[in-house]
Amino acid sequence: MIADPRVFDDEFVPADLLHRESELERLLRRFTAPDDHDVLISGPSGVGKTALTTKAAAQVHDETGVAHVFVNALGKTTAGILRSVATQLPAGPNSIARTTPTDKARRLLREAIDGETIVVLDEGDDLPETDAIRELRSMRDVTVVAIAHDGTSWLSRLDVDDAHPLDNGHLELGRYSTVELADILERRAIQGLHGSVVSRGQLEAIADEVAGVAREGIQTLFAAAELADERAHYTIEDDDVDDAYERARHRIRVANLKSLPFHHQVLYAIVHSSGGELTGGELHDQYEALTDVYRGRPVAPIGARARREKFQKLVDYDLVATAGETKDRIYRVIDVDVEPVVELPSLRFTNSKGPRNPLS
DNA sequence: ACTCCACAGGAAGGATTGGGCA
DNA sequence: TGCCCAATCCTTCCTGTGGAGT
Repeated sequence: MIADPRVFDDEFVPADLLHRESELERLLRRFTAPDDHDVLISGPSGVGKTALTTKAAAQVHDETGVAHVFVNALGKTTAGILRSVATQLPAGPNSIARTTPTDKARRLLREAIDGETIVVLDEGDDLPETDAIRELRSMRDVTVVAIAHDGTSWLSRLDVDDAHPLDNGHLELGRYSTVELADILERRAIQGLHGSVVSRGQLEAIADEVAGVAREGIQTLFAAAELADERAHYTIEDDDVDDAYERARHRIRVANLKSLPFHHQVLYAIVHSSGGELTGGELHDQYEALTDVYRGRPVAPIGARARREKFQKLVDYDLVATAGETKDRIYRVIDVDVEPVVELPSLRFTNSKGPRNPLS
């Protein structure tokens, strides 16, 4: 049933962006305007912010030769962003040390810029708390494209000199309507599935259920096709669609968990192994009893304050939810079927070859 | 109503890491 | 080789919040 699974990848950018034509045109006009080029693209998750920017940057490159660089700004400092941009440029260094002073990172970046360059700062919600926007905007030949969720709040946190031009170039993407997203899914089905195996009604049902979030809709369609295959259905049936939502969400969470560093993995494993729910106090007690997990690791256990910080990331990644305030707060795993990457010693199991090293 | 306690999260600063340079 | 310096990560300290006990 699945002809080309790449069509359902998050990174896949279709030849034409359905229902984003006017936004694409606006973006292209902005990039080729005589003066201000900088842009803020805002909107909820999964509405095509990154795809739109990728498409526009590629098109400008094809037509005018303007270079473009994509940086995931999530969690990066000013210096980290400058380093990341510089190392991605063809004329830039292969790597820049983490401890390189900002001044030098700035100089290396300036030297690496060879003509007009579009710098896209994806996952840029925290950018106003850094100087990255100002630094990049001060550089000749650089066009800044920041991608964030809440544009109004983002602009209000930015320095007024930078906020004004970005406000002028603010492009706000709303969620797709059910019909629009169903159109997009229909296009993906034609490209990625064999024959007409899914009905328009099913596509609209998916679009409605995921509330216009394209990423989730596309993953759900893919999961429905997989389920239909597994169940030896000739076409996608309604029960395949019904069961696909959870598989799609599960898959997104598994990918999120895998992308996180070791401390986060340990914390997730603790909440997961506790039956999926525990208080802050229990969390810290269990963490402190688990020093074995860090044996042979280059990283050492962290303090309670740092643990709280790590936990916020688990929440951001839709892996853990919190309920209640201060001492009543409960940490809960959202999907207990998302298995921890790290096995805790207490969960170590024995097979015929003896105990398995949980961290190997 | 008041005090105590436990926890979350902000701010400041220390320890570590690693490149630059004499 | 050893010192200096800057970035980063983490800890310590502190304040605010809210429930429990008196």
